[in-house]
Amino acid sequence: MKQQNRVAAVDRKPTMNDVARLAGVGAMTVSRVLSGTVRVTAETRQRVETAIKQLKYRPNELARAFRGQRSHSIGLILPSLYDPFFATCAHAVATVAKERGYSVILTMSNGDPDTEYVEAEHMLERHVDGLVVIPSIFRQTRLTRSLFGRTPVVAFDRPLPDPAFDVVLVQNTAGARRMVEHLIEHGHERIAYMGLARSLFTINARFLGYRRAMRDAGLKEDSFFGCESEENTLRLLAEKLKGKNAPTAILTSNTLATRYVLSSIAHLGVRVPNDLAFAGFDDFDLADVISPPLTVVRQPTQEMGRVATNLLFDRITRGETPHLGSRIVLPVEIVLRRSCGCKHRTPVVIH
Amino acid sequence: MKQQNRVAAVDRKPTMNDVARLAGVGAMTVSRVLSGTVRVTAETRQRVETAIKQLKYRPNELARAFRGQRSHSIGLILPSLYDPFFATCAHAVATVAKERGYSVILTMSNGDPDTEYVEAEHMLERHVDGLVVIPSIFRQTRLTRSLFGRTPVVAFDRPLPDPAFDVVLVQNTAGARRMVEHLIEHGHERIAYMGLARSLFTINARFLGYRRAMRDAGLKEDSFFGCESEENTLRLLAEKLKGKNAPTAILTSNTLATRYVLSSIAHLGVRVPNDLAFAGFDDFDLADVISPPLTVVRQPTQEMGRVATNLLFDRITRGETPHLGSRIVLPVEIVLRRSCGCKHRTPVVIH
DNA sequence: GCTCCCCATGGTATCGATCCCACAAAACAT
DNA sequence: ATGTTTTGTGGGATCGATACCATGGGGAGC
Repeated sequence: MKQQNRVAAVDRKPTMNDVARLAGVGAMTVSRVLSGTVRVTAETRQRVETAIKQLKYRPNELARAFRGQRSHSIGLILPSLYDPFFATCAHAVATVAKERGYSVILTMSNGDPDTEYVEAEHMLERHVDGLVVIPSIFRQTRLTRSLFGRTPVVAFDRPLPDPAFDVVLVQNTAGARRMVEHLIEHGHERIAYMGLARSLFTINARFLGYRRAMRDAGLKEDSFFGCESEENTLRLLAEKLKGKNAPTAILTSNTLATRYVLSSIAHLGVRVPNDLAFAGFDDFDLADVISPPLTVVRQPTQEMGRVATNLLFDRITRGETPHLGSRIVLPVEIVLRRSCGCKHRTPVVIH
Repeated sequence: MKQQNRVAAVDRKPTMNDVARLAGVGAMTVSRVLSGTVRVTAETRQRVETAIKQLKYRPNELARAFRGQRSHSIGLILPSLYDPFFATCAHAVATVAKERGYSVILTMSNGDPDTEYVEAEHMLERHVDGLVVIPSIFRQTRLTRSLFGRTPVVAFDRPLPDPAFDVVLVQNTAGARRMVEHLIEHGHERIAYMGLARSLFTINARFLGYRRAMRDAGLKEDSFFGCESEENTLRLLAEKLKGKNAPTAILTSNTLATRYVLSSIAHLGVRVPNDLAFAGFDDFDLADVISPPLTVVRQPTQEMGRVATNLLFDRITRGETPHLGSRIVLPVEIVLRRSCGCKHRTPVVIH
């Protein structure tokens, strides 16, 4: 008998029944000791705990999740982890989940609607208790509320077409608008917008902020949507800077555009902010180290991830999936460094 | 009956038995159609597939994993996703896992050995089929081979003390050494090393490469280990540059140190590479955009993640956990841009 | 035409933990 | 002293999919 036990301990993982047998109690008692929800005699608890240690017993979360219809895990779908912005979001999500004792199942859509759909299905097969998603493309995503049944889903950074989803966003439009207004305050009148194609919600929203600020100020709009590659950006910028009416200031749509524009600026030997003022959307790690330090719209990246995940846990614990989702929009900050023409020695932050 | 079915479809997720009943077959047949391992009549398969579609049936991966003793998931433990280097690693791991049809359970240790240990235990409770880990601190980690039983574990970027673990690393020492040699080729004799405390394996290995290169060249070592904060770095650098024997070139230990050193250099108004040549360890996204473009040792970050994960899947599918783990060391590249004093218009890569 | 075998399919037990119910003993009330 | 409640504990069914074994029908071979 003893030997059998030893063999069992080596060959397969010990189960609750093994513990119960060794402690001389029923399996239910072991379960109760573990969950701690029901009173158990001090002596019995002691015996069970000794047996657990002796066998190095570890509860099988798989069995527990299966039986309890609760996986204690949430899914996280995002386009990529290669982009530090998304990675920061993921960090926040994982941190909140850990605080709640939940696991995070991670997967990437590469921004592709079909991949996104397939991965969402995988998540459902794994019976995640909820899902946090940075959706792919607004017009093309195949994620609908009905796909998920009762499983709560929170979208963040970008919305989903179906208004039944909860969504957490930042003030893309207002942020871009405020940034342009600041450039105007510096006396600029020919302000160009350089960004990616407008198919992404955030990119488009930022462009709209630019457009409104320009219109409201009675200025002529001057926008490029081709910053998908370094060559393209360089060509566009070189061409535009040649003309009589060359822009005196530039706003970019995101860090990728910022990167390409910065690189082009270096190639062309343009001096910032003297020849050309610069403002970017989305802060990044080296923005205040490079010279000149970059003026940017800063998104509350981590907070967005935290808020989205907390909202998800609200839905999970309350067990409700409302017909109309919440829409939370977080404020952005304008971080004034030097590329816009400001002279501060240290950054000034406008809320 | 029909109504019962409809109610069932709404109230709870349809099970394999529901499908079997609707298709007029046994549950096993449905299972066989799904797994596709055993022959099933075309007509039966058709009926089952129709029923699956009609009920919108989705297999319960939780039950499957539980029954099959295989969770089809791997765990990923790393210090943080806030660092783009780790995020890139995670991207690679998740990509390989997806190719194999596996899920990734993600968790962060924050570089804390105790958190790391607890999270490893959670992974085991979840019965992951294997684990990929970027360990916390070599001397303090509590991860031992015996903790994991038969579950394969691959460490990467940093090793674990227990040689039974598989590990995938990069040539930290050789890379740093080669970089220093390059600076020496530029004619530098007073080359300083600026980095973090040496408790991290990679940081220490890079320092050793620096030390060896200096010794072999008969030069005097000049190293700082206090680049944990911006203020500290600025103070250290300012002090060192004042002296008669101020360094003419600097090598940093990693991107964090690079960041602080760069920032300090900007504060002090030092010109790179004229006043001071610069070389960093670890490439990053903007390294070739800032001016001057940075000369760095480039790690095969994505490949390291891929190799580690593929090795893990080897262990998983073979079902063996050898007494002595593999040790794979990947080559690094020297990317010569302009901060070291090179004049190339475009980067030159040395393998 | 008969036997034998193979193939498609179904029944049943099982994975490990938990929920519901039952039951015994102790504590309390009358 | 007897009935009633409380409390601790155990037994059995169960979650959904799959492995093993059983079985019936049809085709091949003599």
